[in-house]
Formats: sequence, structure tokens, C-alpha cells
Amino acid sequence: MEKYPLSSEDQRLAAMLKALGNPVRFRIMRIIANNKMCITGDVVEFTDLAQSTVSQHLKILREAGLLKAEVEGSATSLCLNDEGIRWMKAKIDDWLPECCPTIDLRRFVVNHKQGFSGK
Amino acid sequence: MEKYPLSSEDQRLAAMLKALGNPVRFRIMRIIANNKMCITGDVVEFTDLAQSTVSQHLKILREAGLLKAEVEGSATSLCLNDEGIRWMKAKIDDWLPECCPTIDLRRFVVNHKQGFSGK
DNA sequence: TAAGTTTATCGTAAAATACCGATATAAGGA
DNA sequence: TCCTTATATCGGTATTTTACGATAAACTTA
Repeated sequence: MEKYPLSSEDQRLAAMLKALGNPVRFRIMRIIANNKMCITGDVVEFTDLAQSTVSQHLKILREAGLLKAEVEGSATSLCLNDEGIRWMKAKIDDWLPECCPTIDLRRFVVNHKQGFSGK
Repeated sequence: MEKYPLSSEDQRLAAMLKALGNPVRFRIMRIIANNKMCITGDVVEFTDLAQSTVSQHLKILREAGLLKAEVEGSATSLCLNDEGIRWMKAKIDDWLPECCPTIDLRRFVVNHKQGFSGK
């Protein structure tokens, strides 16, 4: 049981994708990318959400390695986490390099379930 | 309010990332990729989960455009959704092409909040 | 020092998700 | 036809996530 466990890198990648998979957070990333740089309050203004909610989302994005935050006085400046995003892109890119074969192997596989080595 | 709304393509991308962001589903994708092709029952065997649960996850992956399923007799053969995965990779790749600037603009931005055009 | 800004954190309610067992469906074989 | 196999779907529950207001913390300015 539990064959093909996820490597720690895969776990990290899955966590990043999960963080980015939320529409609100996806949009926050876009906002920050479009403005190059901004502070938390700016993000809140682009949103219909409470400040505390946005703060939570930002924390999740930060912990996932997608954003960087730096306290500047009483404000917090935000920017994309260059390194993290590049890592994610590279990981996604060499993930599943091989896709569906064009020939139809399905009938074969199904009809040979007994001999299937997967178990 | 609600500036920078997500395009329908972005919404689709976010949905794909959300589907893939779940560790169980991420692993299911790996299982199917590694075995090139398999049927639902095979995936269940690689898992500690109930058949109904796996079936749900497969449905989500299918609806997200990450998997293809084809009924073959009483079984369902599964394979990666070539087209969907390529689309996702391409989208991710040209997403956020520009990352953090190396020069430090933060202090500037913060100190010029009054003039910030983002509101 | 006192008041104002900006953000993070806490507690909690509501919504969404994950999981299971039971059941339904549909094909294949005896 | 009846039984088996493989899967999907349904109903319910437990867990997780999302959202909010209130409050705390840290800095700035008057």
C-alpha cells in the first residue's frame, strides 16, 4: 500500500499549486505582478474582502514560497518570490514529460489485467 | 472594487491547479503517468482509500482536463489528458514572466503611497 | 506621550472538501 | 437469466478551508 509516495519536492510543489489554486490567491498574485510591488493595504483595496482575510491569504502565499514580504515601517511591502516561482515553473515543466500515447493500448491493458504488474 | 478580475482562462487554470494541488490527486496523476495506462481499480490498489473516494478524485481530475477516461467493457481505462496538460504547462510558463526586480524599489513604493495609482 | 496607521493574529461561524459505506448501473461470463 | 466484476453515484459525517470582526503589535506622527 501507499506505493509511489510523494517526494518532499513533490509535496512542496503540490502545496504551491494548492496555494495558487484558490481563485482569490491566484488573483492576488496577478495584482502584485501587475503592480510590480505593493503593500498589503493596496491588495486589500483591490478586493472585496476584509483586511484580515487578505492577510491570511498573503501568509499562505508567502509560506508556499510564492511571495516575499518585507516589513517597511508600519507597512509590509510585497513582491513575487522570484526564486520560488522559477522553481515551480521548472518543476511543472519537467513534470509528466510523456503524455498519452497516440496508439490505443487501452484494450490491451484492460484485457490483460491479470498480468498487470502494477499491484 | 474587484479590479483585475480573472479571465475565463485564468479561472480554468486556477481550477486545474486546485485539482492538482491535492496530494492524493497529485499522486494519482503520478501513478497513471508511471504506468502509462491503467484502470480505476489499479489506482485504488495503490491507495489506502475507498473505491468511491478514488472515483471522486478521478472525476475531479477528469473534469479539470487532466485525465481522460474511456469505458472499456465494465472497466474504465485512464490516461493523461495530453492536450490539457500541455495547455496547463504553457499557461504556467508564460504566467508571471517578470519576477522580482533585483533593485530595491520597496522603500520608494511605500513612501509614495499617496501617489500610488492602484486604488 | 497620545493618536493614527498598517498589519498580523485570534476565535469562531459558515461553506467547501474529503472520506466512507451502501447502492445503482452496466458489461461479461456461466 | 443469474452471478460476478468494475465503476459511478448518493447520503451522511468529519475535517479543512474561508471568511469575518475584534484585538494586539509595531511603527509614525502630532
